[in-house]
Amino acid sequence: MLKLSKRQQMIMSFIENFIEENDYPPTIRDIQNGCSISSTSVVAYNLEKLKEGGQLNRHSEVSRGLSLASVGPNSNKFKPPEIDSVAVPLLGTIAAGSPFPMPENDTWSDLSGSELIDLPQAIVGPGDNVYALKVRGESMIDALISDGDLVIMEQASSVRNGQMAAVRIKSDNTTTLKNFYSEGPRTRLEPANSQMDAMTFPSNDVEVLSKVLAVWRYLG
Amino acid sequence: MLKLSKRQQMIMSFIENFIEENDYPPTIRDIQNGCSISSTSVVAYNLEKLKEGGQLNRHSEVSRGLSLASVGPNSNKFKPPEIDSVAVPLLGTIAAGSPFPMPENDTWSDLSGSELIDLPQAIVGPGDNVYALKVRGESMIDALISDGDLVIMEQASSVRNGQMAAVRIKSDNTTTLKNFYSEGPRTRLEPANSQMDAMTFPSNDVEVLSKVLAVWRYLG
DNA sequence: TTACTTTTAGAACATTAGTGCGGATAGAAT
DNA sequence: ATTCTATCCGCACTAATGTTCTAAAAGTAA
Repeated sequence: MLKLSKRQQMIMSFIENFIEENDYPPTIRDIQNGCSISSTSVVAYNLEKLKEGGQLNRHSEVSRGLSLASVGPNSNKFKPPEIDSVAVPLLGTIAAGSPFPMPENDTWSDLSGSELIDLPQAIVGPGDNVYALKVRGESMIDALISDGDLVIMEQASSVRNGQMAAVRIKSDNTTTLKNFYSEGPRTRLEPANSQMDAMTFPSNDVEVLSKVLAVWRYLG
Repeated sequence: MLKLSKRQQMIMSFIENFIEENDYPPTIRDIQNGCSISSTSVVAYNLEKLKEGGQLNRHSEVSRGLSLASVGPNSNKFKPPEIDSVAVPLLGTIAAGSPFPMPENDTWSDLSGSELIDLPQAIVGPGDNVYALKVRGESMIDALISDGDLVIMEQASSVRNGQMAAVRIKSDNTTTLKNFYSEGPRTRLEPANSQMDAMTFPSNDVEVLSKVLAVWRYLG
C-alpha cells in the first residue's frame, strides 16, 4: 500500500469526521467543500484512488455510497476499538504502615465523587469490588512499586499462594504489599523483588485485605 | 412512545439491516423495494412518522440522510462503553543487553500479525509510533520492572531530562531502561530505583531509542 | 351510516449528487 | 527541452433520490 497524498489524507479524515457527526456518509460535494477542493471531479478522482488503494469502499452511481474500509494496517485510526472496559474508582493513596484504604463495607454507591480509571475488562473481570490506589512514597520499593504508581486492587480475604496481596501484620499493625505463601501454621511473605529476602509470620498474625490485580506506572 | 405499525417495524428493521450490510443508509426507493411498498410517498410518510416518534433521525433533502436514533430503552444493548481506547501492537520481548526491538523504519503496515493491546487513549496520546514490549527476565529490576511486565514505548530520538527511556550505550552495545539526564558533554543514566547508583557516560556514547510511556504489570 | 383521521397510491416535479470530458498544471524522467 | 504520468479544473450532463399534490382506500368513532 502506497502512502496517501496530503489531499487524500484530508479526504479520509473528512469522511471519518462527517460520518461521526452525521451517521451517514458525505457526498462528493460535501467533501469538495469540506476540503476546499475546487472541483467535484478532483474528489471523484481521489475517491477512485482511495478505493483502488483499499482504504475506502465505494459503490458507483450511489449517492453517499461510501464507507471506510474496516480492514488494513491503518484501520486503527478509523475503527474505534471495541473494548469492554470498566471504570474503577480511585479511592485514595497508600503508604506503607498507614491504615490501608479499603472501600466501605458493602455500599459502593457513594463513589460518585471519586475519580474513575478506565481499565480493560479482561483485567478487571466482573469489576465488582475492584478499586485503584495511588502509591505515595518509596515504601513499596521492594514490591517493585514506586511513588506515583497506581495499584489495582480487588477486595479479598484470602488469596492463592504466590499472589501479591495487601496484608496486615497484626502484631505490628503494619500493612504492605507482598507475595503471599501459606505454609500451614506459618505464612511467608515475599517481596516481589526476588533480590530481597522473605519473612515468615504465624498465620494467625497475618490478615489478607485485598489482592493486587495489576500495577500501572505512568511516565509522561 | 406508541407502538409502531407493522409497516413501520418492517421499515425500521430494513434500515437497520441495510446499514449493517452496506455501511450507508438506504434511499427511500431502497426501502420501497425492500419492504414491497407501492409508492415512495408511503415510505416518506412513514419515515416522517418514525422521525416524529423519535425512532429515526432524518435530514430533509439529503439523500440517504437517515440514521437510527441511538436513544431509547433498548439502545443499551447496542451501545459499547464509551471509552477512547487505542490498540497498540505487542512487538515482542525485551531483555537487557539484547538488541532492543524497534518497529521497522517508517512503515507500520506489517503489524497485522502481532498481538494488540488495548490502552486508554489518555495514556497513549495520538497512538502513533506507540508499541508494547514484554519484559523477559529480571534484568530490568533496577528500573522497577520485572519478568512478565509490559512496557509501553513510544519511538523517540530524544527525551526530556528525567524521562525514562530505552537507551543504548554504544561502547558496550547494551541497551537498558534508565532515567535520562543530559548534562552537556556527559549524560547521566539513573535507575528508577533510587536506592541504586547512577552512572554517567559521554553524551555521544548514548543513543536514545524510545521513551517509556508506562509500565503495566498484571498479576492474575 | 356519516363524518373524520390515518394510511396508501400514483405520478409528476425539483434537487441532489455522481459521471465524463476537454484541457490546464505540475513533477519526474529522459 | 520533451515526453510522460499523475493531478487538478470547470462545466455540462444525467442518473439518483427526495418532495409534493391529488385522490382513493382503510380505519375509527359517534
